[in-house]
Parts: sequence; C-alpha cells; structure tokens
Amino acid sequence: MSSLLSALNPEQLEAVTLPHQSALVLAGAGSGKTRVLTTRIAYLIQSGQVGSHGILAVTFTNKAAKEMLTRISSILPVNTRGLWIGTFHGLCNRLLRAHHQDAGLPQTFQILDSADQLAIIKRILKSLSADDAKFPPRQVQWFINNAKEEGLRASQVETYDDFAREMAVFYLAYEVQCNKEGVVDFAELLLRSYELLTRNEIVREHYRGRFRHILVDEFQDTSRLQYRWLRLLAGEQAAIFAVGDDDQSIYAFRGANTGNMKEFERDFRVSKIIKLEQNYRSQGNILDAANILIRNNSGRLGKNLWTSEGHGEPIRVFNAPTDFDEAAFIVDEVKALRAEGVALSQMALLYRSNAQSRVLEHALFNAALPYRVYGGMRFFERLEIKHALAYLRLIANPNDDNALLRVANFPVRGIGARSLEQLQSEATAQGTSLWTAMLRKYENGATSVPGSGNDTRLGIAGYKKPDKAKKGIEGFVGLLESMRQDCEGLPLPEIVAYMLEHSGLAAHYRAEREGADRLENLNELINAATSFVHEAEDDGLMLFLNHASLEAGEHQAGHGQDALQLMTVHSAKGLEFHSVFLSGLEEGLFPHDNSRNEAGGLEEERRLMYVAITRARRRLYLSFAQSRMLHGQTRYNIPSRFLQEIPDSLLKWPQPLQKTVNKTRELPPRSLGAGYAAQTHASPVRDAAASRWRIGQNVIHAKFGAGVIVNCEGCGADARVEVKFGRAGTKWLLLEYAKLLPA
DNA sequence: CTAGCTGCTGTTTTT
DNA sequence: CAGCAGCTAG
Repeated sequence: MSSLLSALNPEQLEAVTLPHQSALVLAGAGSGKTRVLTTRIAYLIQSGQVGSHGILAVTFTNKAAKEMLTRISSILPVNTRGLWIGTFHGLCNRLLRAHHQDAGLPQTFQILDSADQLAIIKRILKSLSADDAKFPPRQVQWFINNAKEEGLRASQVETYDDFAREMAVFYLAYEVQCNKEGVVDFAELLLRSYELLTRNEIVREHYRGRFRHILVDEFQDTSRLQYRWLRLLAGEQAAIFAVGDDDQSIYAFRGANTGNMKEFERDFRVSKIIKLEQNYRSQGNILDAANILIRNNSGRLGKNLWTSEGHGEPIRVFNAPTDFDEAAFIVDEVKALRAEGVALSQMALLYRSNAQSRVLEHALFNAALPYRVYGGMRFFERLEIKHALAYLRLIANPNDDNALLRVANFPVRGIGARSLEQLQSEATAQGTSLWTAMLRKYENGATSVPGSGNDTRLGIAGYKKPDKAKKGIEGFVGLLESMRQDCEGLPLPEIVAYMLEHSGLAAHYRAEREGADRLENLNELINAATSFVHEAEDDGLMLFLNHASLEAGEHQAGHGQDALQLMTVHSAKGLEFHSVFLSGLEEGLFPHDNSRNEAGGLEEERRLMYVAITRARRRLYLSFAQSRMLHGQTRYNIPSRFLQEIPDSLLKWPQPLQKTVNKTRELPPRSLGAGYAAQTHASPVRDAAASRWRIGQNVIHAKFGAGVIVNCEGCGADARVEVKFGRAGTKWLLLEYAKLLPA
C-alpha cells in the first residue's frame, strides 16, 4: 500500500486518499490524472473501503477505459469483469442489456452509429415525402439528437412554430421506426437508461446501493444529460470523484457543458477543489506557450502548469509557401528525428480536420515512412465492413431494416430499388419490419402464384416483372434463413468466416479488381472477432456487434510496427509524444471558420490549441502554409492568431534547406489583451520596388489590418486586388487608392 | 434491373 | 474534390 502511494506528490496523494465525499480534481494536462484515478480505485479497494463491485468509473473514450483497466489489474489482482469502467455509452449499454425488459427493448437491440441513424432518417423523410430542401436530413438528425440530449421525447418537444412541429413529426416517426427495428442510437442509450433509472425504483435503488464510489474522468466533457444521469445514479449516498480540466474542454459541439463543473460543486457540496498543476510531461518552453496561450480565454477556473524540468528546446515554427512544402518539411524533420533515435511511434502529426491528412499521407508515402492514421475512416465504418456487419446483424436480428436494406441487394441478386420500395410500403402498412414483410410476401407468393388468379387479368409483361423480383427476394429470404440456422451455436469467428463465404461478399471482392484491400479488411474482421472473444471472454455475436458500434476505431491493418501517428487534435487528447507536429496553423483552418459564428467558438478553438501543444514532451513544431489546396481549390490564408499569442522568445524559425522562402513573419492583427511585442523579430528589409503584387502575398492595410491577396485583375490605374483580411473579411481594393503595404 | 454518367452540393471536431 | 442523387442507355 505504501508503495502505491509513495510515488505521488502531495496534491495527488490528497486526491487519492480523500475520504468518502464528493470531490473535484482540477487536473492540468500531464499532471498525472490517469494515475490519480487508477491509484484511487486501487486504494479504495485495497484499504477495504469498498469492494470492486462498488465502483463505477466513467471515461471519455474506450481507449482510456481499457488503459485504466490494465493499469488497475497490474496493481491489484481484481477481477476486472466486475468493475464497471467504461464510457457513458458503454455503461449505458451494459445497463440496458441487463434490464432490457424494464427499458422496453428487445434483448437483441442493436446500436446505430451516426451514419446508420442518418440512413434511417433519410428513409423516413422519404416515406413522409418531406421536402428535403426545407428539411435536410442532417438537420433533422441534429434536431433529434439535441432533443434527446435535453431529455425530450417527440411528444415533449416544444412546437412553437411550423418548423418545429414538422421536426417533431419526423422525430416521432423516427422513434416509432427505431422501436420497430429494435435499434437505438447513441443519444438513445443515454436517454433510455436515464429514463430507466428515473422510472424504475427497484433498478435505481439497486445500483444506488451498489455504486458507492463513482469516478468520472474528463468531467469537463460531460453533457447535461450525462450529468443528470450521474446525479440520478449517485443519489444521496455515493461519492462522486470528478476529475477534469476546463481548459481541455473541446467537445462543446457534442453537448459538453463546462458549466457542469460549477453545478457539481453546488449540487454535491464540494468543499475543496484539488488542483494538480505540476506537469510531468512537457518541458518548460512548451508549457509556457500553453499557459500564455490559454490565458487569453475568459472565465477559466484558473490553473497554471509548471515543471521542475528545464526549459528544453524552443518551439519550432515553420512558414511554408504551400501545404505541399509544409508536408515536405515535416517529412525531413521526421527523418532527422528518427536518425537521432526517436521512435516513429513517438512522433505525432496533428491537424485540425481529417481532410488535412491527405497531403501529409501522400508525402509520407512517397518518403516510405510508415505511418498510421487514427480516426477519419474508421475500421468499422468502411463500406465492406459495414456490409459484413449488416449480415451479422441480420443473423442476430433480421428485423434490423437498416442492415437488411444495406445488403438485400449486395452482392447484386436482382432485388432492385423498386421491389424494396414496394416492400417498404407494405411493411409500413402492416406496421412490421421489412423482414416480416418479406416473409409474408414470399409465403403469399409461394401459395398464391401457382394458383394464380392473376394470369387472367394481366398481360405477360406486367406479370413477369414482379415474379422476377419475388425470385430475388425468395433467394435472399432462403439465404438468410439458412445462415441463421447454420450459425446457431457456432463460435463467433466461425460465424464471421461462414458469413463472408455464404453471403457472397468474399466472392464478390475476390472478383473485383480493386478488391484486395477490402478482402484484407474482411479477413481483419475475423481477426477482430477472434481477439474480441479472447478479450471479452465471451463469444456472443450481439456483444461483438455492440462492440463494433461503440468502438469504431482501433482495428486497423498494419498493427504493431513502429509508425508515425497521424490524427486530429481531438483524438490526440489524452495522449503524449516525444515530438509533435501541429500543421495547418492558419486562420480559417485553425481556428476553423465555422467556429466564428458559434458562441464561444473561438475560445473552444483556443482550448483545442492548448490541448495540441500540451501533447508534446520535448519537441513541438508549429507550421502553416501560405496557400493550401482545400475543397478542390487553392486558398490563401493568413497565419493563425494562435501563433501570435505565443511569445517570440519561445520560438525558433528554422528554414528549409534549398528553398528561398519569404523570411518575414506575417501575422494577423494582434488580438485584444495580448501583451507581447509582435515586431521584435528581425524582419529583413524588403525590396519594395521589386515586389509586384501577387496572389498569396501577405499585405497590410491601414484600416483593415493584415490580409492576404487572393485575386487580382486589371492593370495601370484600374489594377485591383482582392484581399482577404483577418478581421474585415474579403474586399476588392483599387491599388491606386488603397495604401497597401507588403507585410 | 444495373452500371455508368452527369451535375450538384457541402464541407470540423466524435461516442 | 468528394460523395451522392438522379438520369440514361443497355
């Protein structure tokens, strides 16, 4: 026990050994947050305060949950299966599985990912013949998820205008459809289990009596509903140990509500907030940059990271002419670092949006550097995997319309859109699933067609067509029925292998010229199933499918080998690397344009930047490109304001070897409140006469501030340039009058 | 019924 | 530059 605690600093120790009371731990990046959580769990169990069954721990990602489990089991010989550690979604799923009847769900309920959800919504909008210009499916999806997040059912939605009324109708139809199919979306997992706990006293009291200690990781990212869920589950008895960092709240777009921290203080009478500010990860310069940057945000709880290590290296900033050059620079630096002995897996390339990975991947590929992309197209989201999963879902539950529609005609078996549409309306009319409708139709067809009262009334053509369609469906029904029968009792990996062969998927991709990768992925699915059986010690098909919906990532070919890590800043949260390359630091990209209109959008972007910076242990690269290919056209952006918020004294500007790059630092207008001199760096004298105005050039306007030329036309007195300014938007300026200065 | 073409649109971040 | 909906030709 003492060895367990001896390695902790005083604040960590205090947090770990807190008595049974609710507490808020403000844990800065790299301050040993996970360690505190796992050590506390081990401490609680080892000191006999609670059994392992009395602990519930919520993490933000499955990865974090897994890590926590392994760390705990390395400290303590506990049965990890009795521990309730997982994401909100994972825990809700567990709860609903255990009480599916009380929750009004079939035992085999399946989980929809957002793409599945969108598909259902599209189908519903179509069946209600809604005007999709007026009601874009995405917006309907957004509306439904928001309503659920507010805890509202379709019948409870406020219908203050026609639009909302219409939305409520869609929501209701969606609810009905999901119930019919026995599927739940992500938000539903939460809402449904929240309702279960609210309504069912027996279940509620059972869990309240059981979970005496509730630990919450990344508390700043909890949503309103999640917070209510926690409060409900905790009741009066449980102690909630909440660990979070308001500066790392980057999921507001998904409903995260930092206000929960203050509410938590009030609701649970938190008497003391413990702050963990000593950072064990990054060196001084990196930490200073992060601290100074985040100070530009308002309404922080307040926290300043410090380290006992030295300043370390300066932060390297690179100004690239194009995104292509940026990638080339990164490749060079990566090679150099590797030559110095840094493992590729200890280097990360971070970017704001997934689309940015393409250029980087291209450069890495050409340089023959192994890399691994996280996020983006996830394993379980790949088309061929979705098809395979659809078959598996149908084996588990043939009433899953989504799955059925996905593969009814894939591989092609002559079930066209028309027959499916027909089937759809029959299903709607009868209030059944498509599968049931198929069975009926098939049985009707089988009994009535031979007797055929039809042939007296219809011409041959008009009667052959439906006959053909029936054959397709008949074949499909037979296929599915035999698959369901044959898979009964088979171990999971064999079910997957069987399905791949008998569904015709394997054959389909074998025949396809470009199918090799897809085949490989399908084989990887068998591996995934095998390792799932291994890890979960359970071979339920249903469980595997849930695992697939809840944990979209982590399975990817090319496991294990030393590879560069590529991911968005969002998915880098919680990770650390020896070296971090943060690319695309441009206005419009990072901070992202879309964040401009959102309340608090800019501050969230800044927190995102803060997260990115604090991923680095020793070395941090920040880079931006003057021109970038985006959405099929070249765009010219000015450097991100965040660059400017970092003091020059922490920065170093390396130059690429052979290229002559504009050595001037071009920065956007200083934002309010920042207090460092922008012009301290040496700026080489510019040859004013020689610099003709050109696209991509950075300029300064007396009134509008810094900008970049994105277009020009005319000549002589008529010469005009279009300039995109950081603040004033994009404007056409007559060169004769506008006193433009080269930046 | 299918495959292949065109033309449109939308574009952040994720459990 | 996608990805997708809708259309046309086989």
